[in-house]
Amino acid sequence: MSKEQLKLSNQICFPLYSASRLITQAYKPYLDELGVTYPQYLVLLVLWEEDEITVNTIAQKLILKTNTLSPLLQRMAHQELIERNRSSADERSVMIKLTNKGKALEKAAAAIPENMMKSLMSESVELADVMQIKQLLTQWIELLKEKN
Amino acid sequence: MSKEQLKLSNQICFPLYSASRLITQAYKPYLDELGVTYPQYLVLLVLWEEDEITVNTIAQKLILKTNTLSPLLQRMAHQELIERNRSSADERSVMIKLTNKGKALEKAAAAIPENMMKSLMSESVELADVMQIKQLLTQWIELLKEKN
DNA sequence: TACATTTGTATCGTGTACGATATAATCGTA
DNA sequence: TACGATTATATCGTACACGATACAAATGTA
Repeated sequence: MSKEQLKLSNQICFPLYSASRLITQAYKPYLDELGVTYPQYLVLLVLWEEDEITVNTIAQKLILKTNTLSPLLQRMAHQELIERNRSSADERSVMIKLTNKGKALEKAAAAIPENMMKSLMSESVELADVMQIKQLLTQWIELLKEKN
Repeated sequence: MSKEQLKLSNQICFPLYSASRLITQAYKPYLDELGVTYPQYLVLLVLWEEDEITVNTIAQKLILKTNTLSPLLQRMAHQELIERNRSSADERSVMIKLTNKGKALEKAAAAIPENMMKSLMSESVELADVMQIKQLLTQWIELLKEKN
């Protein structure tokens, strides 16, 4: 019984872990053109929706720890995609703001979602499947977020 | 249109990326007891199914590059969970073999899958959902593996 | 208003991931 | 049988990811 459950093929986590890495790899050619990594792209997605937010807000939206974001944002600032400024209202907070260069990348990124969907689809994996995975995972994430 | 698609909530990759990390985190308390990390646990799952295999075979099963596995396996050898020996048949290959300590961990790990399933389930996420995600992701992984 | 507690970031250490590169062993083929 | 191509692994450099810790600013409260 438990012997059977220890088989790799019976683990739910493993497909999740592998699919996540493989899809990140699939993004790479597109993101290389923008000169950003996948986690950096996620930060840009957040900022394109809402600019001038704190490190903490980005961390919450991406479900990442701030100690992961701090060096990542430093690299992005170094690339002049964003600016980092202490908030005057609360000196502990650091406000993240897109530069013109960072804003301009949004146009260049416009085609990525559609291109990715095309290359992620096939006869065996249809749009409806993907939408369902997305919906279930989103519920699951809410559950997992509560647990820590 | 493309503006809408660039919203974080409309990305399929992001739930996958977050769920993967959150579930790895959920494993941590159990794996801490064994003294291994999540990728190291995956290597153990492979070796408990089939012992004495090459680095390359492990890499294929886990869909990882050998340059990721090399240092990981070195750390596991250092912990005396595995032994690394050049194959006599092909001096280029390195055979990975469980030590008695590595074999003994299987018993200690026996309860993990069931415990994890319990803590990953809820009213909003049922076993049937999880099985379906797993099945779809497995198909998807096959597709993604072909593409590189 | 002092002062312990909390909050927001950053730094450090460890462990993945992976592209690029190196190197030795093996294979293919002229 | 030489010798260029391929294969298996390792090393290096860069970038996450996170626990532990540090520290300054803000908050709560006696």
